[in-house]
Amino acid sequence: MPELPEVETIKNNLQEILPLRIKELELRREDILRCQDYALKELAGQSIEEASRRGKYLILAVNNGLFLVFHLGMSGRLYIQEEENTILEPHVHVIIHLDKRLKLLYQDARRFGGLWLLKDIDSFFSRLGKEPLSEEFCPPYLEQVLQGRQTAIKNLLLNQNLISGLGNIYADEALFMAGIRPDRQAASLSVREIEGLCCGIKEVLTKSIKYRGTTFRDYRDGKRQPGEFQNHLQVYGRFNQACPNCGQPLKRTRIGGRSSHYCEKCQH
DNA sequence: CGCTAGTCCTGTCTGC
DNA sequence: TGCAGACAGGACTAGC
Repeated sequence: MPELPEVETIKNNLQEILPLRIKELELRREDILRCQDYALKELAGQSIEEASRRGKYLILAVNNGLFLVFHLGMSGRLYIQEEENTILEPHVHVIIHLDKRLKLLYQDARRFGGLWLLKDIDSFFSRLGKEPLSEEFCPPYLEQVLQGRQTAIKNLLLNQNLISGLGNIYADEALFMAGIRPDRQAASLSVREIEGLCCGIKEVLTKSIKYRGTTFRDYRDGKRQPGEFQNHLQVYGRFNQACPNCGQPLKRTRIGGRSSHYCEKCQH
């Protein structure tokens, strides 16, 4: 499940080899296109100049002002392959044929993800919350976000319109690092706890990027390599295993329809 | 407006 | 061995 660190890793992989010229965008499934502001033909002969990321979205900027925006959903993969490699895996929905004998493939079994062909990305991203690794994401911002909210803190961390890029894995990890139970009422957090949570969010994301993301099953980076942060997770997916802090078996519960992992003793 | 539950989707796992 | 059902969840939407 590609969250911020996974998309950041893919972005870094692609940025290394840009610019690349587009020969043709081959759309193998129409319904993977979520929005189309321009014709596919307009991409032919143009150059992908820059890869960037906003929240969990990966953005490819084309030299004539067009954008390709991918969201990988649950099972999406975006990776580079050599053009002469003709082995076609199942669920490859988009193939972007490039120069330098390369192609960029979008593969997504569950199809929760998609591709947006946009001319204006500012309005597209205007609803997204602040980037958790930016300077403007700070305790006062988090405090403002939590103010008056009755829902569980975990639900707010997953709301992309408030904080962009956190998913189920890193929300659980950040709450563990901050010593806060995922079902705590958001508005009940003290200033000190908010500071700890802000710090925990930044720390877990930074560390995961360093390990090139978390591969539970589906995730692969832009070179089709799995990440390594799954070996450093403290609570996510570790139900009934020992808490790395106190040794007590970790708990699992459901919050907002999502599985949530925490330590009863270390989180309050 | 805030929040919950349902929806989309398919590979993988569990139980009979 | 095979099949049915549960489960995973990001983002959106309907409804209370």
